[in-house]
Amino acid sequence: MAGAPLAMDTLRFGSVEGDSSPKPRIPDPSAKWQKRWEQMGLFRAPDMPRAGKKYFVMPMFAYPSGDIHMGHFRNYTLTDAIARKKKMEGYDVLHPIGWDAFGLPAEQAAINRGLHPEEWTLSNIAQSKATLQKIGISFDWSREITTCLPDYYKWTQWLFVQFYKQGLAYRKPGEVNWCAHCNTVLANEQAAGGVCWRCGNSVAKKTLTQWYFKITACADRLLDGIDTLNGWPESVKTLQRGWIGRSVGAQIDFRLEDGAKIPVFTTRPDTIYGVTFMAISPEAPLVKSLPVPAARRADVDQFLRLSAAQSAVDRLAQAERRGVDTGVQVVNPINGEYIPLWIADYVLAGYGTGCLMGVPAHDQRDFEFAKQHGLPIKPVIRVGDRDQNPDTMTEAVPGEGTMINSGRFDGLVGQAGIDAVIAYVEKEGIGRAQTQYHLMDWLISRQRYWGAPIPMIHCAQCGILTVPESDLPVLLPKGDIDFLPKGRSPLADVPEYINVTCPQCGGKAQRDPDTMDTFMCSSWYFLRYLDPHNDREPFARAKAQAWLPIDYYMGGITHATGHLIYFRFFTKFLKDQGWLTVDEPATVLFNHGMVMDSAGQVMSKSRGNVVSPLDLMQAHGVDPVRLTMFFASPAGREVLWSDAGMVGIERFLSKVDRFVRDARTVGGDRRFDPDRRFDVSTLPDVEREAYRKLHDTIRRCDRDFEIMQLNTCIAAVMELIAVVAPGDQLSVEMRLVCAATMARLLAPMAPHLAEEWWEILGFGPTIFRSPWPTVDESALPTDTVTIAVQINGRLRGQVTVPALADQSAVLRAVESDDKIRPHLSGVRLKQIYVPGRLINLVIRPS
RNA sequence: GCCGGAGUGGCGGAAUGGCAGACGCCAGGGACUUAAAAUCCCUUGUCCCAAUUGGGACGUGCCGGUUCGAGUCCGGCCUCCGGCACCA
Repeated sequence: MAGAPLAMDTLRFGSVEGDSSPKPRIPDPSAKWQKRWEQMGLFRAPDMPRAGKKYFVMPMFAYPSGDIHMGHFRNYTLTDAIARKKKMEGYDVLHPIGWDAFGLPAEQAAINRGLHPEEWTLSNIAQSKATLQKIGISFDWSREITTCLPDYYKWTQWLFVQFYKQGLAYRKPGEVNWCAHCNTVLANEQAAGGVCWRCGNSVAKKTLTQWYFKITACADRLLDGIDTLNGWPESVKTLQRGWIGRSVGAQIDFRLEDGAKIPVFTTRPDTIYGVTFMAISPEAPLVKSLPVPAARRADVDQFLRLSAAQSAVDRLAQAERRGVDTGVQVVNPINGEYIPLWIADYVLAGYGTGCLMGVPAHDQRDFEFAKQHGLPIKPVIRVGDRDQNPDTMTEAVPGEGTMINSGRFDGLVGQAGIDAVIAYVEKEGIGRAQTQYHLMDWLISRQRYWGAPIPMIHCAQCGILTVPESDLPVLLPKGDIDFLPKGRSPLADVPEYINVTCPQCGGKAQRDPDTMDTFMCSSWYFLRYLDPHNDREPFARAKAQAWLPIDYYMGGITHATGHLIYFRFFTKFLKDQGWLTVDEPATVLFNHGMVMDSAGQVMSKSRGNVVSPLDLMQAHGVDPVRLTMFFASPAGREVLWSDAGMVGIERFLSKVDRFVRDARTVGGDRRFDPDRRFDVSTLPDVEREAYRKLHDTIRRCDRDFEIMQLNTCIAAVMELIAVVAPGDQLSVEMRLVCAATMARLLAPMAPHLAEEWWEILGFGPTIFRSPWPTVDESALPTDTVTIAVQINGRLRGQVTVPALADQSAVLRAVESDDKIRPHLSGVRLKQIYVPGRLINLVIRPS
């Protein structure tokens, strides 16, 4: 497919004017070192790490839809830098990678190009893997996993069975997105805006019986657990809280005249005396069985037809609150009042019970509906002095207040009123406290070929059975399969796959024809990394206990409410089953920013602004590209990629390169301690400044890694090289120590060049087994400091004083400074002294 | 509409409430060179005065506030990006 166009690459070298030096500014030793690392197994993590010395850092794995792009490049070089630094700090580092290899695009490629999805996927993986290896990412490739291969999806299926056995996987009829033109089910994101992503036709709802995971059973734990995730960004936690959407309230049973119950969910039981109508969703199942009087039948049916034809977007966009009176009366159980039952399209079928009690006085939507359809408004909560006259009020009055017009409950305030009503309905048996969630059970079946088969068997005699664990994996059939979507799984039309013998009665039975959502595969991949070749169990408990939790999980924020909830859910489930000892999978989550083009546009093939990491590395060398990416912006923010940024980095690296080689040259073959401490009090001025700068740089790099601000980390080393180069003023020993330290500070980010420098300086076999430099605290304090002098908060000059000078000494220096003295006339009201930094004199001019 | 994040020179971006613009790019000037490339050095927020060395005013999206001192904290807006979107 997209092989590297070698002939073209030559043109990228040198100047545009036809200069003929086809070389990067600095030689690229990446191939040499990648080979050595491989030979010495440098990045192979131990099976069991030393206690207290483990570090599990993990980027989100890749969907292999093509080759590695700049976004991947950034993601993986970031975890690479962390992994390498931790290794130098002496940790047992686990830095794994894998492939999220099932999914729709492979099937689409199969249809378009006549390739088998597996062929397409595996060839993409091979290409991407080669690119990652060229970038020199320190992955432990012996742990590589591919979710579409049987040795992985066997355990995805096994997990399905475990969920099923615990009653957490179940089947029910549900609505799915359906495109009648393409004759297929669509994923939610493929039906964005209610329109099919391929043909543009509007998407309809279709009811199919599907497999669901009961993630709602974990809703409270998933929500409350968020509070323990101190290392996660607030933004992700906020998104997850909203997604889970817990509402506390009550379910209250209204009744039809014939006695049939119509339960509603409300967060405001204290407004129940203000109910003036009941509204039910056009899609609520109950609608079909309502005893609609003959006179209303035609109107009701017409409204239902109208609603069914309308897309969700249109419905949301419309200004009116549409509805139809069913003619059915409902009894309010708290006071026996009769109220009309309406069908209203602002009521969601999927939330609560699909009906609600209409309280126009205290809910804006109900208010608008009542106004539009001439329904009465009855205030039952007094909130401050808000207008509550039904004839004049222009909006609902929400919020807490005092109950009025509410019989025995009058006078109760806020939560007390809510509690009292709930207690009453529970006592009377007409309702109960209830908590409702926005989160819904997770629909995991897909009518697709390219996924892990659902390991279930349908037998006419025995019902639904799990495939015996000894028969796993249920392999995807390979032969001649028609992938064209027909609205049901392609597997349903493969007789040799679908027909099986019932494991219980031995009679004829059918496999489940569906495959699983790929989020199933990605919910547990971090566990398989720990024990990737285990063929007896998904992973060994002891290994999980030793390695978990993930210390650093890096990925884009796009997965905040999908993957990142599912993998927390799996973790909780597996803990309950005794497989894990942790409650949460990852202590730190970091969201890196996206990579855009220099104009701030997303890179995409259709825009034609895609930059290839391979081309860049070919033209400039691997490490310059890595460093340019780091230098462009802090890791958490988006990067505006521009080749122009390469120049500065290449100059910088050449400078370091020259410094190291010169140091070696003047040093002959002298051996030296790269962490040698110098006594600053005995050093000549130039040397002392260099030594201080060196250790100040180490301090800054530590801090910058802590907050993943590698741009300032690189800037710090740039400042250092500016101070120490060319070096002739420094002793040979100092030059060597500076060179060795710089190599190590840059090693996590520019690993190949750093290795080369380390070798030139006479060390080996690898810089990554040498200790990360530590700060010599005695080097940092300086003899004199420059104090900024402010008068009335405005900068008026600077004085240089001994570092240990007290306030009065600083003041004397200020008063004797010719430039500052003119500003000092007046009455001194106040002085603020920040030791070592600044003095501010507050003066009223005389 | 609600919830996040961001807004600083020509550009990417620095700055525990304490000298705004580190570091780099671009631009301009100079050195080296027959010349160019490469390399090195200097200048580089805006405006005003001095017209040399200096000095001053303004300046971190806008308006207020707290503080001796605010890019940073507080209140109220504006714009951009992302997410959720009738959740009873």
